[in-house]
Amino acid sequence: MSFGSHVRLSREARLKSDRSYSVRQVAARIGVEPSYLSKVERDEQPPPSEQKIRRLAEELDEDVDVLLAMAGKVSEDLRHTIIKRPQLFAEMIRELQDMPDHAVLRLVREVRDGDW
Amino acid sequence: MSFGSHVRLSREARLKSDRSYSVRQVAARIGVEPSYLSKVERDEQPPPSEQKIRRLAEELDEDVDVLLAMAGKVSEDLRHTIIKRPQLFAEMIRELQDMPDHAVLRLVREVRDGDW
DNA sequence: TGCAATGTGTAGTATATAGTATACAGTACA
DNA sequence: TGTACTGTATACTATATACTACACATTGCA
Repeated sequence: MSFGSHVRLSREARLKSDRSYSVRQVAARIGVEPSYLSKVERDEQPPPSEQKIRRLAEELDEDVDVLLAMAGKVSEDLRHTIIKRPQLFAEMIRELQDMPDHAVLRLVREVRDGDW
Repeated sequence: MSFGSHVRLSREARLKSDRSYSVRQVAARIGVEPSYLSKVERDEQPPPSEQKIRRLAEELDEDVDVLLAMAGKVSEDLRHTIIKRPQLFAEMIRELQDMPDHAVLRLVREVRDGDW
C-alpha cells in the first residue's frame, strides 16, 4: 500500500474514537498545512520529509522505520551508521539481504546476548 | 577528507603515470563537463549523483561504498534492502552500530559459512 | 439557523540537486 | 611559434523537494 493511503486509513481508524484525529488537527500537531496533509494522504503529493514522517509516526503510534520505508526513505541515523563504516556495513547488509527473517533475528539476538 | 579533495588526490596520483587522467578526460569518461568536475574536486560544488560517483569509482579503481560515503550517500541497493524489511534491518544495524569491526566481521563470516 | 469545524482545490514559493555551455588564460611541445 | 591541450571562471538551467497561503463548499450540532 502507498504511504498516503496507509496514513489515511491509520488516521481515520483513530478518528472513529477520537475527534482530534481530523486532517486539520493532525496537520497542526505535526506542523504542516491541512491541505498539504490532505494531498499527501490522497497520494497527490509525495510523502513529506523525514522529520514530518517521524511526527506522524508518533501521532499514529506506528513504527518510524516502517513508515519511512513506505515513503521510500531510510532513517538518517541508519544512514549515518553505514556512512561511518561503509565497507563493513555494506558487506554486512549485502550478506544478509537474502537471509530469512528468523536467521537474521537469531543473529541479532546472539549479538545482543553474546560475548562480543 | 572531503569528497572533492580525495578525488583530486586520487586522480592526480594516476595522472603522474597516465596522461589520460586529466580533469577533461576523466570528466568525459564519466559523462560530465570538465568545469563541473573541476569544481567538485575543489569542493566548490557538492558531490555529483550516485551514478557519476559509481563511474568515478571505476575510473579511480576505488571502493564505491567508500566513495559514496565520502559524498554522504548510501548506495541505492543497500537502501532498497533496508526498505524491503525496515524493522529487521533497522534493528540489526542499530544493534551493530557500536560493535568493533572484528565482531561484525566475525558475524559476517559466520553468516557466510554457517548453516543459515 | 447560524457558527464552527471539516476536507480539499488552486496557486504559488524557497531551496536543493545536478548539472550544462562558453569563454579564457596558461602550459607543453613539435 | 603556433596549435593543441590544460584547468577554471562565469553564467545559466531544469527538475525535484518540501512545503505555504487562501479560498471554497460541505457537514455537524447547539
